[in-house]
This record gives sequence, structure tokens and C-alpha cells, in this order.
Amino acid sequence: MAHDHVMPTDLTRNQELVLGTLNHAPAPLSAYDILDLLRSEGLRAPLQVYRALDKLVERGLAHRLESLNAFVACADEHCHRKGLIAFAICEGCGKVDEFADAVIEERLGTWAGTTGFKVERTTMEIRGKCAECLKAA
Amino acid sequence: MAHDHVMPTDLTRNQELVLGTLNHAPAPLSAYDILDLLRSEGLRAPLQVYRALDKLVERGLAHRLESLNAFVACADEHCHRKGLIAFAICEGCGKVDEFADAVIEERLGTWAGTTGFKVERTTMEIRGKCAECLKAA
DNA sequence: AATCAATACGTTATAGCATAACGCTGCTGC
DNA sequence: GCAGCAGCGTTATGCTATAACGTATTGATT
Repeated sequence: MAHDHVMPTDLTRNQELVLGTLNHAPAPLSAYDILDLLRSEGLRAPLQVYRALDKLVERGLAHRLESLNAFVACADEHCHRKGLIAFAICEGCGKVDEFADAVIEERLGTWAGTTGFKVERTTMEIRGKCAECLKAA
Repeated sequence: MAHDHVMPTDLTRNQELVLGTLNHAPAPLSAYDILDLLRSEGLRAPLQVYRALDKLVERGLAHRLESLNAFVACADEHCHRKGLIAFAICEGCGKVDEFADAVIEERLGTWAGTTGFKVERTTMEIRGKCAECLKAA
């Protein structure tokens, strides 16, 4: 059930390379990590990677992890989700678990309603240790 | 009721300068912003600011906003809170509103319980427009 | 086909954020 | 005293991200 990633057919070469790299990575990658992995494919400059990442994130095919300055492929192959996604980042193995919670989202909506704040984007990142790493310790 | 900040007495000079700067700022400041504001006080190097910030964040007197790479003074004068704090960041005026929500926290606990993930730290940052900026638009 | 607009591309340079590593200072507790 | 610890100051460096330029490709319209 691993690697059940979707690779849309309308990506540009650079976007495809970057998404492919993220799909195969076991943990988040920084833009510069990606660049280094793709030098053999001819990429030379950070901007080539950042531009691809921008598009991928915009389309929901990848996510940016603010607390790591790094990126992951979206785990949900039908992730056209507009709403809140939470990320659980293991400090042990680096793996990231992605999940959505309607209750949290609704709760946020309530808060926004009472304060008059218009929510455009939410990032929620949980740092800790995953079950596997806890077992191993 | 503004500026009801507490300034502990056991801070070092650099920590006090940095916290004072954050307390008077209307919006988050980057470490380099802080440095520039404190050159007149004799600070010269980023590390002087980062070291102070580390301690302040550790003590809960300041918070780091991951999505901005910037820092704010803690808004709650009794913020010895260990739990989840959410930040609402206005893209219009830059102001940050800080709040805690027990339901979200509890919900997170539930998720952690079922997956066996041990939560150590959570960052939640909401981007959007505050009521005032919406009115002005 | 010719044109135009929009998007992507490649490159160089630069800006912005953060830490490593060194040695020194000053305090606290034994 | 002096050992241990926290903080300090400085230089150098590394990592993250974007500005600005011109070219190329695509796709729609005429």
C-alpha cells in the first residue's frame, strides 16, 4: 500500500522530476536536497526547484512544512482538499503523517466567526515521536 | 489594556533588550529586524539576538512563528502555558492574535492516543485577514 | 500561418535566516 | 580557590529563498 502516489500527466519536466523525488523520499526534503538529487537530471539552480515546488504546492500535490523549511509529497492521492491538514513529524525517523480533522477545522471556524477573522490558510505541525520510534527506544 | 506585558527581573541584558523590542513592536520581528533595532544599544551580531530569543522562547516569554521566520512577545502575561497555542496572523496589517483552544488540544490528544504518537510541541498558524483589515478593504 | 498572451525555463546575482566554533567573563556552590 | 555553568562577543560559514534578466514553448485567436 506504500507509494500509492498519483503522478498527473500534465506536469512539466521539472515539476515531474521534483514530484518524483518527493514521492520516493522517506522523509521531507529541502529544496536544496531536491536540487542535489536532481543534478544528474540536469537541474542546476535553486530556482528551478522552487518554481516547480510552488506549482506543486499550489495544486496540492506537495505540502510545505513550515517548521522544517522542507517539502513532502501529498500522501492522499485524492487530495484536492482545500481545508486544514495537520502534519505529525517524528523527530526520531523524520517520517511525516498527514491527517485531517473536521472537529478542529470546525472549531477554527467558530473562532474565526466570533473574531471576524477571515481564514485563508492554516498550518498545523506537530512535533514528537512516532509509535515505532517510541518502541525502539 | 495594551502593552500589559510582564518583564521578568532575572533576564540578562541582551534578553531584556530583545524582549523589550518585541513588546513594543506592533507586529512580528525577524531576528535581523531586532538586531537592527538594537545596534544603538551595542548589539552587533545575529547570534546575540538568536541566543536571547532561544532563552525567551524556552521560557514562553516569546514565540516563534514558523511560517514567518519571525518572533513575537507572548501576549498572555501569565503564559506559562505548556499546551497548544494558535496564532492568527493578518496578512493585511501583520498583527498577530494568540489564542488557546482546549477542544483542539483535546482533539489532538485523541489523535495521538489512537496512533501512538507522542506529541512534544505543536505549532498552529492561521493566515488570513483580521476584522479591521476586512472592514478597511 | 502570423500574432499575441501566458507560462515555463535557465542563469547570475543577491537577499534573508541561522548556526558552528573559538575563547573570554562572571557567577555559584563546594 | 576553583570547578562548573551560563552567558557573552566575534568571525566565519552554511542554509533558505527570491530578484531580475532574457529566452523558449505553448495555446488560443485571428
